[in-house]
Amino acid sequence: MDMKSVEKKWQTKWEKAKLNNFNKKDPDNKLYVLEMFSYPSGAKLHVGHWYNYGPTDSYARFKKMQGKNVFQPMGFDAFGLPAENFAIKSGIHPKDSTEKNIATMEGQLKAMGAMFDWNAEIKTCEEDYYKWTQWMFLKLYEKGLAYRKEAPVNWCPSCQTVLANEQVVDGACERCGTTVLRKNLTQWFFKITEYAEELLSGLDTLDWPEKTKSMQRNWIGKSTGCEIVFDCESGDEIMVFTTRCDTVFGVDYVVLAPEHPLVEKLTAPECKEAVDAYVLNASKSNEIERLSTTREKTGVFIGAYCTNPVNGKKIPVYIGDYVLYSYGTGAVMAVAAHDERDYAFSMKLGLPVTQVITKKNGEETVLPYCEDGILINSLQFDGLYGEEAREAIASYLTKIGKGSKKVNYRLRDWLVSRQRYWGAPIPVVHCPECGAVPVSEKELPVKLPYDVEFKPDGKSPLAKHDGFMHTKCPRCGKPALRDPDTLDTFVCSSWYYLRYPDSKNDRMPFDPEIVNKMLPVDTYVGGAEHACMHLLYARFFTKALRDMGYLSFDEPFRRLVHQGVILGPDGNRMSKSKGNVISPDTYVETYGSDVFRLYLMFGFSYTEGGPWNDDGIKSIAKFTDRIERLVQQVKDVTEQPKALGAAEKELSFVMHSSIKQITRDLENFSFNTAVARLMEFVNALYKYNTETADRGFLKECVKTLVLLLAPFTPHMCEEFWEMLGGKFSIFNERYPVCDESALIKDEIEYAVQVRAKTKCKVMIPTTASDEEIEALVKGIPAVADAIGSNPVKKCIIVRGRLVNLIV
RNA sequence: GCUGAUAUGGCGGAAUCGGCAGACGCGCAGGACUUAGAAUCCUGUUUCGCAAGAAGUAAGAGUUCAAGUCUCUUUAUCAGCACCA
Repeated sequence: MDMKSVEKKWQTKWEKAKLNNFNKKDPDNKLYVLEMFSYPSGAKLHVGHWYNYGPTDSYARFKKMQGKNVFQPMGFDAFGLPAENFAIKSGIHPKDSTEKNIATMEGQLKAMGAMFDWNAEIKTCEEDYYKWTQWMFLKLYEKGLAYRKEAPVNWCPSCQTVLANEQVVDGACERCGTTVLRKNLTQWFFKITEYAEELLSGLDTLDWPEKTKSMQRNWIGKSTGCEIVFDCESGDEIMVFTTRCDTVFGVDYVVLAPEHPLVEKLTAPECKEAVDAYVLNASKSNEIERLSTTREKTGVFIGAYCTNPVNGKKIPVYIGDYVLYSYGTGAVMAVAAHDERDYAFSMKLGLPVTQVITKKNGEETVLPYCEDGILINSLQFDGLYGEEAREAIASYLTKIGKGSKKVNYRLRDWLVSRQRYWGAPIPVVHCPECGAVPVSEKELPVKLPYDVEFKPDGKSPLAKHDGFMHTKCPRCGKPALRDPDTLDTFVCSSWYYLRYPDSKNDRMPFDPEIVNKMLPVDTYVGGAEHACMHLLYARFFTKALRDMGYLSFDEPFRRLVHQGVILGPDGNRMSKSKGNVISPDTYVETYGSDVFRLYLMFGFSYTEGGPWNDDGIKSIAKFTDRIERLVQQVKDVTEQPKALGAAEKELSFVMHSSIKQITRDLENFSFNTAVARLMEFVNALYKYNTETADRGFLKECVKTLVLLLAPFTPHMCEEFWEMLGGKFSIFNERYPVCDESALIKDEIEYAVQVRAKTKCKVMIPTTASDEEIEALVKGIPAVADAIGSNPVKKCIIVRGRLVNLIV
């Protein structure tokens, strides 16, 4: 079969018939299947795109054939750093390179033959999209969920921009790998922490991979504990956070983060020199050094004392850079006996260690002992254990007014400003009189100018564009300057799934009435690398928009599937430097897009991925050739099927059990086993296809095969369907349904075991009672031999599978 | 260190509930067709053993009539987080 012309033929027909377009008149029967949209950094689709989109499209086609009104849109996440970095290197404007890349990718996506509804296409870099991204910013601002503050931020000196915490990997920029520096800057933040608790608890309701949920839980990092006040001699109060208030009688000292505001105030004159030196040093050390757990604990005494509220003990105050200013209260109570870090600090500085917890069962307690235990040296709380002790001490602290229960989260607010050009401008004007003033909705979009000098020098490229910068204050009308920064591209992708169902709307980002019917996304498929970024941000947006009254649902993605990664043939991640990149184009050229996608489905466990293998794709081509020969053989058969004989019943059994399993496998994204079932069915057809075969019956079976295969190899099956005399389109046909009665057999093979060892296999009529089975089995010579003269104590029968005789 | 996942033939990978381990495919071996090859079709293929049989799902224990699957311990690999008090 000449796949190239067959593909072209059916793609044209599908487009003409508008077969892939969502039927807006029947939203109640909708199924929203979404793949993460493409980032047009390279011109061509790579294997990863195919692996995400091909199998998922097969799932979508399967659901369509089951009668669902499938909505499967596609678009482009078109803003972002790579296009801008490419522009700096090549001199080609990001808009031009992006548009060119998108055009190429659109062509390739269409050639793939996926049933994307191109009517709904969106490109985040176009005005009619980023206008609404800016609108989102304004709404969050109105709600108090966007704010500006000066804070220490992650600065990538190579990309010349700030980064969100989520974009820093091992202390380095996730894009370019350059070590990230700390910088104090005034930037825009989204208050994602406001939703920390709901982002955490909502995970329980989602049909998501456990791995991803646990990553988000980890990232949100809820910890339940207690805040405790330590009064200083100076009259100041040091507030600490602890999850182990049961150890409060064992506090040896208190440690402040070097950046803690009380440091300067509390430091005694005789310690000032040492403390200043330490603080300066700490501010210079970069994140990587400070993050290292193997690093020795350091710190200095600041010459001040405070009082332990539970026992009145006078305890010294230290500073140490192992205490993070950004978490909790920026101060900790150190209990060396029951915390590894404090213990290490005490050992280093030669400080005392006070034990207040002992092991439950009386075993020797080796310090530091950080598990739960029985309290000692804790006055009235002696003898209490673990959680019980924490409860008691927490309520005591509350009673004496020196503490209270407190929940902390590791999650930080999302920094969204970027000092870059290729993004949505932040719709804010800075007025000398009125301060930061949001642009009014009517003025949107704040257009991104084309003629911009985007050579990086640490300042936003837009800051150097006079025409863009100079404007009037929306409030007082006096001359003012625009915000020169652009929004993190993750802002664009946080709401795109809401735009698809109403992508042409020019009055609103989306019509809530439409979106509330179309959402949530039923099945979302994409890479696992977005677990703590896109997938978290999108959930935050959904919840925020819900609270503003635009949405009536809580979670954007009901079911999430991560495809695995296709590695190079050498088992490593594909990369140009390793020279192991597999280009889909040459394979698609040789075998066609259907065979290519079928191999991707068969050769790997979908969620695992694995190394590319050339032999595998050849075997798939062989398989589709086998099917084509069957179709050729039966296409001109006109006779009707006769009554079923034994051979027909056997084939019918294979066919219907295949239908059952393929249906289940597709539902579970278990494509490799679904294809294996198809192969078994084809093998059975070959076995049946002898001179004595009933041609009419065979033709019916081949038609069923083609219907079953259609979601996997759409172009090829349209062609087969036409050859077999079927009507256009095969995707308007119903997916075969299993006839349970065909699965009922007269006899089933049982394994016969004696003392759990399989002795032989025997056909047993389905109608046989347990007693009959036992008698029948005992009569088999091999079994009787194995039993010998021993009495049979018990006979276990597993229906349809085995009989086990216990002697 | 913490969290999560994974570990099955020469290879990719199967095995709803605990119920015949190795489906399906690759590779390999043998055969048919062919002047020959390619393609195709058929048969075999976990290991040891001529065989009967025995062993076998990272290692070790346990529960069970029965364990790849459940429980405990250990090891290795991958991913994410990592001084989060």
